[in-house]
Amino acid sequence: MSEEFNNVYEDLEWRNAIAHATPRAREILSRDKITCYNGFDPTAKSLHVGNLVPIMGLVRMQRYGHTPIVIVGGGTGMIGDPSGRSDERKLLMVDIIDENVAGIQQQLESFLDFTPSLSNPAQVINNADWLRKVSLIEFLRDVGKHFSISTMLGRESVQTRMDREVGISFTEFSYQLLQAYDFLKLYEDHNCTFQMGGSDQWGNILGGVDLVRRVHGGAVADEPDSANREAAGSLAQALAYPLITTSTGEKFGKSIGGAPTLDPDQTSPYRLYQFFYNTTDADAVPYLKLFTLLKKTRIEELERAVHEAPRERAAQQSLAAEMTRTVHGDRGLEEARRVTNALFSDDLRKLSASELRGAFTEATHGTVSPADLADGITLASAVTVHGGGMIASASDLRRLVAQGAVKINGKVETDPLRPLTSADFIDDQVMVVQRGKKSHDLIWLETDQR
RNA sequence: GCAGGGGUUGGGGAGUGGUUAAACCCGGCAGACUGUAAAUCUGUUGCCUAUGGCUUCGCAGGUUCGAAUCCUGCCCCCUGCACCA
Repeated sequence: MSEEFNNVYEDLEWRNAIAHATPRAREILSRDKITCYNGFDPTAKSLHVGNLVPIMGLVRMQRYGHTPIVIVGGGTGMIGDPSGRSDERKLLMVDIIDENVAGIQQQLESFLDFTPSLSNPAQVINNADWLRKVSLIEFLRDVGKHFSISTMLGRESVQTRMDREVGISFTEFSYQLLQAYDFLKLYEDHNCTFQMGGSDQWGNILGGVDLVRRVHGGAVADEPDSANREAAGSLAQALAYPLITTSTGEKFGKSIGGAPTLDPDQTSPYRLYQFFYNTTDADAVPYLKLFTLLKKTRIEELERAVHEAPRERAAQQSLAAEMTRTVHGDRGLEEARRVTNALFSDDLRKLSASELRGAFTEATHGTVSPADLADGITLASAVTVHGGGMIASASDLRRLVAQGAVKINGKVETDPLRPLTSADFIDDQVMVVQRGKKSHDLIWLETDQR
């Protein structure tokens, strides 16, 4: 597929996308065309930038001819993974989970190729299909039998929780069995032999690998060097991605209002573009490797650019453009660039009211009625009382104005108590409230016919 | 259940009758520099109709001119011991 690497493993390796892998993962990925899977938790109805590494992992697998399966955890989502959590997770309602599963499925379609006529079409499978149906007795006999309590108790995710006051419920404790069962099911029904996931999942992932090997390979935990063990060793493989952090050690994805999602209604293409555009120099190349499909030669070119002409920000621009295009398409990228140009030249009048509406899906929105205007509503009141939380309080606004941080429609504001007029609204419809350099919110003027 | 310790502004953590909207650190927000970066520096970080006023220190009540600071009751948390195994 690619002229640069012999197989996915090498590709992923070069991208620093492998934190752990089973011993024979490289060998098998380079020799066979396999079916692999990655699970996603349906805790929200949209995926977010933190999911990009696993998504791109599947995309790369598919490009090298392997068959990707996405498991959405409609069943496991009802239990909750204790990994990385200090508290018992609250259980989600079934219908919310199902809704989230549908949303995630749709988003994945812009990454993976689901065309059924392909030799390796991607597919989405909901583990609720079996988890909600399996009987307790059957589960305990077929799955539980293969797990040792002491191993399960040894898990770090379990340990940390047991050390705390809150403890861990049996329900969450069982999570590792359910995840392992997924792998077993996929192995049996879809000939899936390879699991991928984040390094925080590595323990759970190995649980699945082990289960498959025991059930189908006759491997026994107590005889690690037996012939059975050796034969079983080729049955199931796995790989884990590293936890992505910024160069300053923060968890990737942190930004105003949390991690940007891949849903244009929650995070506009503009915001996603900006998120990646603002990547610091030290992170730009690592991110290009992890998140984009750009070729090695191209990335190396950009790497040089970062060193030689950092102020051009060629790497950040490519990163932002690539990501915006893969998530939101050419039109999304187009929009993101147009809005960026207008906003960072303070020439907001270049944008129409409807463009602003599309550009700021995630911004705070407020509304003011013509009657309010007639009453001489002040800027402070519009922005706080009617602003839906864009600025916390009049005091806050006062401080920001004093620091010269507030712009209305691109012009620095000096008087927070001045009454508004219809001239403050672009196209007589919308006012852009800018707080600092990068944060924009909108106030709409309600039309008479509502 | 008994004995100790503790609950302070986003987090950590000072403060034990007035000069305390409450030190300090972190975090947040903004400004400067630069490259819409990082680092650094600066300002700011309860609310308001703002040279003043109001509301905050687990909850409720009380003492006092005056309380986060003292008293009473209640709630919650931690640490020992006991009970239970």
